[in-house]
Amino acid sequence: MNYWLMKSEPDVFSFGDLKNRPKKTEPWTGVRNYQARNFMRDDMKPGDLIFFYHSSCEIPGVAGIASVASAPYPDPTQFDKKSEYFDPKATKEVPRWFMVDVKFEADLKKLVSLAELKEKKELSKMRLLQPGNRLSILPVTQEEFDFIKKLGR
DNA sequence: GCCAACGTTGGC
DNA sequence: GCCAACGTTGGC
Repeated sequence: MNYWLMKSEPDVFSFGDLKNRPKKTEPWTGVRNYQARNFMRDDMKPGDLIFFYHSSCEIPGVAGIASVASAPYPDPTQFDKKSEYFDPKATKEVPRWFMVDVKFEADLKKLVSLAELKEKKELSKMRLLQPGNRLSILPVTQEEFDFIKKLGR
């Protein structure tokens, strides 16, 4: 079992939006970064747990817990000329972008803010907190996951 | 709105 | 293959 952190701008799609989906599930379309794609395509397994992270907002931080709800499959938006995520170099025979479905798993009692994460010496090595990191999908260690989960209780 | 970090593109 | 230019991310 692997652990992940996935960023989303809450103005666009929040953890609450995920919870309110009819099946509490959302296809994670639109990732157009190779490293992030590789995490989804190569390393994610159904049942892996995810921190749903709110970015580019008033209080950035971990908003809740989700899980990987599908095997990886080609992101349909890459083939859709009308989509902002359309990729003219991708074909159905050789898709370029892969994704998974993400499902609501559990609420946290409170949002664990980025500021709070930065205060914790236990998390000093966390990838999210390394300078210059902009990846929208990041691996989280089991230790980091358990620690942050407790902060949200 | 600013800016640092860094990925991508394209000319050579 | 190099590297400058450019675009994007995301915290502040």
